[in-house]
Amino acid sequence: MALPLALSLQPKADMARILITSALPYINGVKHLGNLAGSMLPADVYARFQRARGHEVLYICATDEHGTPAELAAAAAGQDVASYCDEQHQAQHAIGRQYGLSWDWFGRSSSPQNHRLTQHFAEVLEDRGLIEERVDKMVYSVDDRRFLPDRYVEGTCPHCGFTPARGDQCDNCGRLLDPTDLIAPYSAISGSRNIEVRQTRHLYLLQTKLEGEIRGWIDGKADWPALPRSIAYKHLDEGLIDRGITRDLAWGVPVTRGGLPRPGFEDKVFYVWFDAPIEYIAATQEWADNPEDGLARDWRPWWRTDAGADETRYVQFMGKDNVAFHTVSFPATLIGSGEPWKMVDTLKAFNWLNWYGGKFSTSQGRGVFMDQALALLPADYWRWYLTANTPESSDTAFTWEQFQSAVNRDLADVLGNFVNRILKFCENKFEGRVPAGGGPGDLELKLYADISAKLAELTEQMDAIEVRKSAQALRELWVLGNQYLQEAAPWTAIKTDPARAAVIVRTGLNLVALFARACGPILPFTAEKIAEAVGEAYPGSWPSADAAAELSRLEPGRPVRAPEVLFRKVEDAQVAEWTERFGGAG
RNA sequence: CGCGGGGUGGAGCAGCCCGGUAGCUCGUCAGGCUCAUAACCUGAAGGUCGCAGGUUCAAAUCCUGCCCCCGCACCCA
Repeated sequence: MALPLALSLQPKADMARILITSALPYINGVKHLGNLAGSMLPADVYARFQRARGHEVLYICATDEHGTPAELAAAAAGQDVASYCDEQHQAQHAIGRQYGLSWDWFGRSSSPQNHRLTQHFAEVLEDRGLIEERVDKMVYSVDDRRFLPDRYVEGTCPHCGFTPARGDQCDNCGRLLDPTDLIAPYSAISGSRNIEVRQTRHLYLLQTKLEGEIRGWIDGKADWPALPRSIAYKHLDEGLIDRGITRDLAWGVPVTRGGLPRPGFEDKVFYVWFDAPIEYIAATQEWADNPEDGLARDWRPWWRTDAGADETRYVQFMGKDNVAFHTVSFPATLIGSGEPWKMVDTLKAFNWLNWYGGKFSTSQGRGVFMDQALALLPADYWRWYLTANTPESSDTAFTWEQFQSAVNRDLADVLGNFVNRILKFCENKFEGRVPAGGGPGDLELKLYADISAKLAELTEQMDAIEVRKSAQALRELWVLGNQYLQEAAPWTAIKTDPARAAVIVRTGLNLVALFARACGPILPFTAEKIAEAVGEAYPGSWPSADAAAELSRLEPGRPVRAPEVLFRKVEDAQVAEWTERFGGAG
């Protein structure tokens, strides 16, 4: 069929391919709410939004499985590392799904794909003269039979006498240390004092040679937010250093040369921070290698600019601790390879979600972890609070009081009650069917204008990944519904002007249907319940800013039904109990 | 003088880049409505925008200095 020229010339104008990655959660245990708020959740909201708009979206995440903590945790659990990681990966995958995280693929940095790709990058980088072997001195624990990262060496601080001071820094006086500075050092793993300094050979990535190219690339990102740009420039201005990209560990990606074990590196693996970001690509390969629907999948259009990825928009989500690795280290790997890899276009970084002003702490029992939170309340309660209070411009403190307020006022009173009141009214006065008759009056025309403006604002904020402002705009959209009902007062009209009441109720039901679509990215479970209540499909498409059209979709006669209470309020007694249980103020 | 982020009514935030009546949510007070999850709607009180200088007709917004809080400083992730 022949298309009009104007159309055929711009078939892709409103359809884009968007690659989204969230920083990889470490394998070691279920994550706390801060991890969810700082990358996985906002990435999910954005992915759902762009899918609803009709874009082709691939949301990739994975567990970051290598490193010393994984080996130690496995040993502590009496398991071999591989099966420990199997279990932890399954647990994190399951809990993420329960929060509605819509990963297209949740991979593993221990996958064969990542092994191959990590080795590939190292070999290519070495071919291009960007890797060399150097000899390091590191602390070795004879009894633990392993090299110890600096922080796993403890002892007495030579400056202030504090014990235990860690080998990298003294927690008491704050001074930076070298493990060899410590008085009476011992292994933090076993407590053994039988430790010594040994020489060990490692591969170094010569980032110093790539500094100019990386800076040039960052210079082109003038549209990035301040946080990632300033962190990137900080590292560039201070001068990049060559990074060791291997470690003396057993669990990880083996070091190869020419596809064979590299001589002298048989007991070494790549450093987690070298292989973890590569897993973004490898996880996409995992996705392509495991087509659930039987259709062929190709990872290349997402990652290779010689295969269409130059038309892909790549958006990364992460906490601020990750920014340097995403603006400097990983780009060094990609640029250094000389191969046509897709680089990040938009980088969204978050500050910390704190717990009453302090940090989340597993050891001190402060803070709520993802599995515990879900045992208290459904996922959407948490998704709402964490979205509306995202640590976007600065660190943000979680408090139960604020959480209670956000849930009760925003979700229960404003959204939940609106859905309930109009549907109950429809059930009572119109037999639970979308009423027919009448036409829009002045109030409806005003509503159309208000809703159109608010939808435009919401769309703009969502598109700009302004998380807090998106939540705020969404809430304001709900408020417009309550204001409209208050003014229109169908409970009065029903007594004097049934046709008028029909228009109001029909409009109110259309608002409900609209809210279902608009809240889908942030509140997916609620969106489904609301859509079902008014007989709409889920997930719905993202609404246009044409409110007159969007509020005229439900055909008269369609049956609707009030859902069960959408949001139960958080009681004061619960707040008291949870504060006690999870450690509150102080 | 390490780097970065922040300091706005009782609480949490927006506004600052591109100077010109200080905005939003919660809380408080008053009124309205009664369909609804004791919900909803309207209005009011409350801030000399960390401090001190400077530029300007005009500064929360630009410049200088200082104070306070948080994170980072290539350790581990």
